[in-house]
Amino acid sequence: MSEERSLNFIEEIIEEDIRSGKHGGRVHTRFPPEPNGYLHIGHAKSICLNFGLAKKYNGLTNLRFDDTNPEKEETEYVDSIKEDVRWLGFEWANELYASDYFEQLYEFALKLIKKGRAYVDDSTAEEIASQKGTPTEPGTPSPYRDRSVEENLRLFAEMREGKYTDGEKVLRARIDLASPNMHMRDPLMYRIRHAEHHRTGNTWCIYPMYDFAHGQSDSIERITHSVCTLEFIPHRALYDWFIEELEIFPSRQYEFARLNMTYTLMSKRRLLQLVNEGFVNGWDDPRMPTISALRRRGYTAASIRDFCERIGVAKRENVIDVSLLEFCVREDLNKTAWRRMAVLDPVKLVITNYPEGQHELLEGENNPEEEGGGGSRQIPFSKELWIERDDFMENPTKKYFRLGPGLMVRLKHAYIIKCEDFVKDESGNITEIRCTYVPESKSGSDTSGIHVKGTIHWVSVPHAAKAEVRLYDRLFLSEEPAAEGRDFREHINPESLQVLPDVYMEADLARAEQGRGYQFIRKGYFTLDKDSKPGALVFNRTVTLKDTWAKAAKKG
RNA sequence: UGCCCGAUAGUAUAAAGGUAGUACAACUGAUUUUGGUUCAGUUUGUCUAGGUUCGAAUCCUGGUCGGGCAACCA
Repeated sequence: MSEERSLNFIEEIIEEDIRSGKHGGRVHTRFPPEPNGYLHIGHAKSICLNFGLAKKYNGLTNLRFDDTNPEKEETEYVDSIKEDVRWLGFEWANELYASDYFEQLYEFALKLIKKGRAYVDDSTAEEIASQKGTPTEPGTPSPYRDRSVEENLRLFAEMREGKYTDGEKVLRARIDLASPNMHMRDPLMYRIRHAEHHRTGNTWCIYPMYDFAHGQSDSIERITHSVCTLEFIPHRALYDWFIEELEIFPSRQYEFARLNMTYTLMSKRRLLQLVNEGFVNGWDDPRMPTISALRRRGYTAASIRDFCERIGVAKRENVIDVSLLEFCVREDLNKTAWRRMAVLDPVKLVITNYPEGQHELLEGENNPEEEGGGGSRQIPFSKELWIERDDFMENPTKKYFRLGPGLMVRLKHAYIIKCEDFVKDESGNITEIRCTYVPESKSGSDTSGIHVKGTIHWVSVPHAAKAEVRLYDRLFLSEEPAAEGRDFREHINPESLQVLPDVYMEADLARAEQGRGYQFIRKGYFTLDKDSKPGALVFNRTVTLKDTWAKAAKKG
């Protein structure tokens, strides 16, 4: 069937399950975010995995919000999560919430109490912690561990009724205080929280813990393959224990290694810190690794899906080189982005032998990668142009292919020019470059016979549109800003955002559409920012072009 | 010190006892009206010690190294 013979370990498990007829060959996964923050590229890996698995094996995927902690969860996050999953190109079978199951979960708890498998504990958090023992020493029983079923039933009902304050009592599973797996030492099932929940409001004052909600939710939804990250491995024994004791649908949990990426952070807690402490301007600041930030920056959904495909799925801890993500977006944008010219750091160039007041329209294809150039646009040309300041060198080095005194270069889509002279101000800055052009070298009908090594981009001075351009670089200077013993705040790149307020570009760009990628020739991929307004254009740089010249120049 | 997971080029990921391959990165060169793209090529790898086997990255045993686990978070 599958041509690409190599499967990841989860696909192998699923194919084996299908072969053996488990669940009648049915595959049903879920993506279970907690709505307490925005989704990041690490979640994209999980989304692509869960939805991708279901798609590949003709199954379904639920979107389930794991909302069992009313103090951290908000509707704003629910909305952003839905938007991000959709944008990535996935369709969920059902939109569900763990809070939908609160009543059912309560019934499950009752069942365990009646079986003598759960008890109400009056111990404080500190007492319970010390009762757990240590990895090498067994725990000790709580003095309340052997309450009667009747008493437990009454107390638990009273907990629900609101008779107790936060922390006064908890419901615990009665398992094994000597288990080498700490999670099996009578874990908490319910705690009291007199807090308003984003969906259930004040209906409840007791809330189930993750371990007493997640597996049961999977089971209620008849999830066949519950895929999560490595840190939940020790929870699996508990996951299975509850399912067995409750005698409910046997969902199974499988764990893979979460995504880590160089030069960024991947923990919601730290990302929240970046937002709250003002290191970035919100969750969708284009320097963030969140899906919303990547989208705003100009990353395409296709490129993120491709990235998730390429990084693979395994159990080994990994740190992916961010250059792979950049490669993926360049590869996608190279095929789809319209080429335009924009001069980021302008210096004036005057063509002395071009008639004053004359201008003409030249043609430039939208995308040379597309068949037939993907259509074209007209580019106004005139006597005065803006060119890039670093496309001129007063004393050019031997391998410099651009402009310098006496040197010739091609103006993209236009003519070959020769630098005759240049003007400097008192402080030695070049203020104007004076050239002559070769009339018979016009792009497309060049009869000059002249061959030049370099081609530069330009914008006609009287026709230029002006825009603000935001250049983004990695947020951190260190490959692993959150590595052990580090305060990531000390590794922030002070130059991660560079704002260019006055960039000249082709007037055509005034009609740029949001969500579309543009390649500013020789400069990189850009996209219109949401801050942009007619007459006050704002572009974000998605990623630079690969620049082997800059690399070579840096080396000397 | 208990339990659990893992270990293949710089980074990831394949090879289900039979030629260690692929991608990114790096480096050469060719092409190019983007120092982009494309194309061709190069460099670099099975943690370790034993064992089983005609044959081990793969199976077994010991070790080493890395990570996780003792929240009324998920």
